[in-house]
Formats: sequence, structure tokens, C-alpha cells
Amino acid sequence: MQLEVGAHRADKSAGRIRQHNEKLILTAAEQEFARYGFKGTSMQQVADRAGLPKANIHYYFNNKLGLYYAVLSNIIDLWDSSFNELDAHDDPAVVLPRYIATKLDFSRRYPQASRVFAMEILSGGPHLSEYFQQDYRDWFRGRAAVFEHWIAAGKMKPIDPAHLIFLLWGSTQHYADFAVQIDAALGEDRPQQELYETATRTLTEIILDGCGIRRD
Amino acid sequence: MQLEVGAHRADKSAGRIRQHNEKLILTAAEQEFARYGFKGTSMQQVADRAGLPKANIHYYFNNKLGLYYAVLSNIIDLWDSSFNELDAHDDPAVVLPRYIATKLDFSRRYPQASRVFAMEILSGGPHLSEYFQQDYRDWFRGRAAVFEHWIAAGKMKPIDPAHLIFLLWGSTQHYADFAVQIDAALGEDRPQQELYETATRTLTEIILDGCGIRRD
DNA sequence: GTCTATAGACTGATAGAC
DNA sequence: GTCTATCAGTCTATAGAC
Repeated sequence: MQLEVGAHRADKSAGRIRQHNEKLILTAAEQEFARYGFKGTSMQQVADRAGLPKANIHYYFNNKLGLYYAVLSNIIDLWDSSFNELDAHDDPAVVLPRYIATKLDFSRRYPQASRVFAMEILSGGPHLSEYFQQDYRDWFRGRAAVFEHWIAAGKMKPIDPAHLIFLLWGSTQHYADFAVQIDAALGEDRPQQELYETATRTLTEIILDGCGIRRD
Repeated sequence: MQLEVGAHRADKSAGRIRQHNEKLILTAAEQEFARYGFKGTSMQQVADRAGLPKANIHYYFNNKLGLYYAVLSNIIDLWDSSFNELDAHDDPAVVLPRYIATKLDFSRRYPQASRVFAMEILSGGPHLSEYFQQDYRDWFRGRAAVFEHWIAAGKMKPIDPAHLIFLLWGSTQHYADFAVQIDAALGEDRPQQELYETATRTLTEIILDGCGIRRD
């Protein structure tokens, strides 16, 4: 699955100043869109955070929507490509723990990007209608088929693959999207590395045992 | 845990017109706050959806924040009270499936309320800072202690209780918060009842087996 | 209690000087 | 490429007629 929106594409041949400024703007936009969503974010906020005049944002990214797509497509490409690596010929006991660890690592490294996506979905996904087409459903079925193959091969219990996928996605993204609540529950002073190590261990154990996948 | 914000309280002794209008406004506000968050929602949107003039919203709910708290506190009270019912003396094989089913039922019946909460957390929880205090941490530890008791009693495997709680919360709320993505993956034509029945069965099986809880 | 009209600030976007 | 100044529209909130 590739998100094609005909929006802004980073021009690798662009000058150094342009590259630097676009990076500043994208980072600032990610922060603001993650907090306030598309509608709730103002170009002035983005400009202020980037330390540039508002007109410059419009110069680099044609309009608000172009800037939004540039931010949103990053995390989707990342997630989809890692999910695409799961193969029916792999051993789930090897690749599922790796997938859980990778997905949790995304939550740790790119929490803002995860939140931009979550905001978009909560808003009803109006800017992903092209992405969520028949192609998406076919892609999802193909991915679910990998789990069905594992079940048929006796490598895991007969569990509804779609809901297992939702569990994998939901439980891993939760650490990025609900970080504020998690911090409030555990105390912010707790080191993040330990939090994510325990999360990876716990999630892996519950899901693998829950799916009847024999580990070493 | 009780959300105390000193905001609007529904006056049970109020007239019929007032009760009716407040209900209209709260329902409309829930829809809009769920889609656009606090900052992204305008009072005009809420008024249009409720079918009332904008000034009436200000008359019934003093300001935007008062309206927001009235909506937000509903789902928090609901979630907390159901989570509070888990008791150390219960059998997890009985009460955990019930909790998962209840939480999924909340996602099915009150998806908008769940999304308002998710939006608030994604936004950094600025309006829940009073709620997320030391009291919240103590409450969370007390709830985690229930699982520790079950572990000590040999009723489940030694699993980090905090992360199990996050898994329970994240996986159940995912069905409300990411409904758009789930519909896109499975097809919107699929009957909702079947979706939630399969979700309940799959989540219950994975989590209970994953925690080593013996079921009948 | 209801609703129009409006104040004062902010929105996305652009023209045009530098 | 950069940035000020500005437009037309929308924001929350309220004053005041009915």
C-alpha cells in the first residue's frame, strides 16, 4: 500500500536552505497536527514553532493540505512496509516477536507521527478516503492470509486473523497515542527505555501464548 | 476516581425544555468534539448540529470549556466504575472475560465518547491535568494490585500488571477509536454485531490464554 | 428563555516590496 | 527566497431586543 495524494514531494536536488527549512517546517507541523489535528492546527502555530514567517510555509508547501499530507504519509509508509515483511513461509515464533518489537519501537521513536494518524482516523479519515479503497481491503486480506497459512500449518491456534491484526496494531500504537495517560499512571520520572522493554516483553508473551505459538 | 472540574452539572429539577435542549446540545457536542477535538470544534458547528442558535449553547453551558467537560466526564466515569469492579477475591477466569466484554460493549455503544477521550489524550490531556494527579497514580496502583494478588494466588502467570491493563484498555478502545480503519479493512457492509462478537471472542481467548488463566 | 446582531480576535491565503 | 501587510472569512462570547 502506497499513499498517493499528489501532494508535496521533497525535492532531493533542492538547495541546502530549502532542505533545512522544509525539515524545520515538517517537524513543527508534525507536533501541531499531532496535538490539534488538521482542523485544529493553524498555519501560524506551525510557523511560530518552526521559527519562520507564516508566508514561508505557504511558499514551501502550497497550502495547509499539502503540508498535512507530507506529514501523514510518513508514518503510513513506515507501518505498511514493516507489516508487509510478514511472510507465510516465515516462522511466526520468530517474526511475530520481531514485528511487535518493531512496532513498539516506532511508537517510541515517532510518537508524534503515530498521533497524527490517530487524529486523522478519529476525525473520520476524510483525508485518507483515497487510501482506504478497495485496494486497502485487498491488501488487508492478503496480510490476513499470512496468519491463516500459519493456522493451517499448525503453527498457531485458529484465531480470527483480522482481530489479531487489530490487537497487534492497537496494543503497540497505544504506547504512542496514549503516552500521556501511561505517564500519569506510572509516573513520568520512569525511564522510557525500561518502560518499552517491559512493554515489549509483556505484549510478546501474552500475544504469542494467546495464539498458541511455541517459543524457544 | 471521579472527574471533578467544577463545571456544568445537569440540574435534575430543571424544566422539560431545558432538559431536552441540554440533551440535544450534549449529543451534538459529543459528535463534534469526537471528530475535531476541543480546539478544532466551533460552537457554531455544535449549534448547527443541535438545531439551536449559537447563543443558546452559551446560555445553557457557560462557555466552550464547560460544554467540553460535561461531555468528557461521562466516558471517564463509565470506564473507571467498570474497572473498579475488578476485585482481588474474584476469579479472573470469570471477571476478566466479563470486563473485556463490558469494555467492548462501551466501544460499540458509546464510540463518540471514547473518541472524545482519545482526542483529549492525543492533545496532551491539557484539560485532564487535575484528573491525572497523584490520586490517579494511587488508584492505578491499587487496580494493578488486584492482578498482583491473582498472580500471587497462582491464578495467572507472572505478567506485568500495568502493561496488561494498557493492553486491555488499548485493545478494547481500538474498536471505537479506529472504527474507520477497521471498516475500511473489513468492509462497512459487515454487520456490527458479528464484528463485536468475534472481537470479544478473539480478544478474550488471546488475553486469557496469554495470561495463563484457566477457563472452563 | 430565545435569538439577532455584533464586537474583537484569529483563520488561511496572497500580493507585492525587498 | 524572504517577509510585511492585508483581505475576506470564521472564531468565542456577549449585549440587548423580544
